[in-house]
Amino acid sequence: MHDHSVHVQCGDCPIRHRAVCARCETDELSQLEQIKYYRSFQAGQTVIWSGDRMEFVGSVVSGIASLTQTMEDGRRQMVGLLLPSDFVGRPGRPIAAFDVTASTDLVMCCFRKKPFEEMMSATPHIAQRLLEMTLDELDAAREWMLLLGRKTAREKIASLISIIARRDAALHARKRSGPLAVNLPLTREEMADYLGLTLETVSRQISALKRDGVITLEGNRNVSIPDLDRLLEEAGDDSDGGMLV
Amino acid sequence: MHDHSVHVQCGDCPIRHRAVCARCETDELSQLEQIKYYRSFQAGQTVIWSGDRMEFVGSVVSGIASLTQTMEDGRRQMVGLLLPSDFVGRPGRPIAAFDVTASTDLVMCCFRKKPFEEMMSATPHIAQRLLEMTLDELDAAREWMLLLGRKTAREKIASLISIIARRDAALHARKRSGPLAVNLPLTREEMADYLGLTLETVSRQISALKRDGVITLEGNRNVSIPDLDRLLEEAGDDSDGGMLV
DNA sequence: CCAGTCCCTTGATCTGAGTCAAGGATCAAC
DNA sequence: GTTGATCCTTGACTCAGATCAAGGGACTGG
Repeated sequence: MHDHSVHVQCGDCPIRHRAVCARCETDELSQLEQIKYYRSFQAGQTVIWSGDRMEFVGSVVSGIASLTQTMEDGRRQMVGLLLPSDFVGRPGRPIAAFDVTASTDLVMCCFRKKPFEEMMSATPHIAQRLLEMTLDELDAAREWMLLLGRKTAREKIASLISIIARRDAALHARKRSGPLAVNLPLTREEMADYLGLTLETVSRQISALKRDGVITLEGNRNVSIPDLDRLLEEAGDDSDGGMLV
Repeated sequence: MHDHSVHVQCGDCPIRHRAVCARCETDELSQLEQIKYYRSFQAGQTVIWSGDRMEFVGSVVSGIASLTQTMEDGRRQMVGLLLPSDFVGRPGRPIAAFDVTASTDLVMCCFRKKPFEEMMSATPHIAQRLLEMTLDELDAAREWMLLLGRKTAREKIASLISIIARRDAALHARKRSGPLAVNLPLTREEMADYLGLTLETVSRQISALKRDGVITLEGNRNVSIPDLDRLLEEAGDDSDGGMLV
């Protein structure tokens, strides 16, 4: 089996880039091409409500979406943060299990569920690529569980900043020189929902990290990280910073 | 695509039962048969250490295994609870990301990784079945994240008991009559690691649920549930009790 | 029978994060 | 410029769950 994760620079839709490989039949590309379509959402808009019928699967092209779960009394927990190239939806299940919300303005590349599923059973590479992506998400969810269950508020904040910095770097293949600059794409409340905290605690802990020189703030959303190792230490992660070998 | 989750009653190995379907070629069965082998572990024994080379993938035949993550200072979080028929290991990655420990005496059905991966790329149904199982695990992980991030200690305990009761029922296809009896297969400390609590808090909350008549205890490990709806209410779950439509 | 080990329970106290409350900064609309 | 909305910060106080500590079964091996 050759490497299916090779990116195909043939447009702006991550499904094509990531789920289908240039070295497999190009038919797959044109077939996917035929059934795809785009949807745009404004920041704050809901993409799907939990319990709704799921008519499509798709992936994030630009912007950020969040997967959240809400209890009857309003307590909310984010359970997925979807950045560009992340996949949304579950082939095989008709009903959405979580709310999907646009955290920023969002563009998604969608496929109607039925034809996508048909394609999936016809072309094994799609299932294999999807399996790989799902296993990555599961690993991320498990790191997240350690964070939620065992980390202190300060460690949670440091972890979130380093997670965003890492995904940012992976996305932009950024040069590592000088203090890392990261834009936090979430409000304090969304961060709180991500971390299992209240927004007040998030605010306090960000202030504390700033006071202690671990980070610098320009405005509310732009963080610079003078010393990444220091931040990772504060996050309580193993030294590899979650980079799996 | 026909339903691959049909169980084939042809032995005691869940991979054969669940990853391969009777209506697909029987060749798959015999091929898997050739490369499988069994491993047994005593309660408390470690199956794999995080960071170790993974030589195999496999599934739990009997007993319970747990996936855990430990921080340098010893804080521990369980991130997976593996009951019979659950899959362990990740095709495509050579290094284990989490500790796997036998919580009870354990038998696993294993496949050496290399031949399993070869089979997987040759027979698409395996990847498709594995994708289905992984998506289920991801959903479970996301429910678990809500528990860790937002539930109170009492809700966590009630949730754990109802999760075990549900999986128990699914496994034994038990008749639902009279008060449900469930055996807790975990020590108080393991429950604490599952729930992101301390063992003292686990003990106190179990006592409280007992005092309030939500559960009855015989010994430390045997719980009966006189009223399942009451328990689910205490768990703070939506009324469906996590049963996805 | 006793000693040692696990595993569990319960009490007393402490503390990190939640809650409640007030106010500041930024931005858009009028 | 004023009004209102949204988002963020900070302070004072509270409380759920952690920590520290003691002791109670149940089982094993001598």
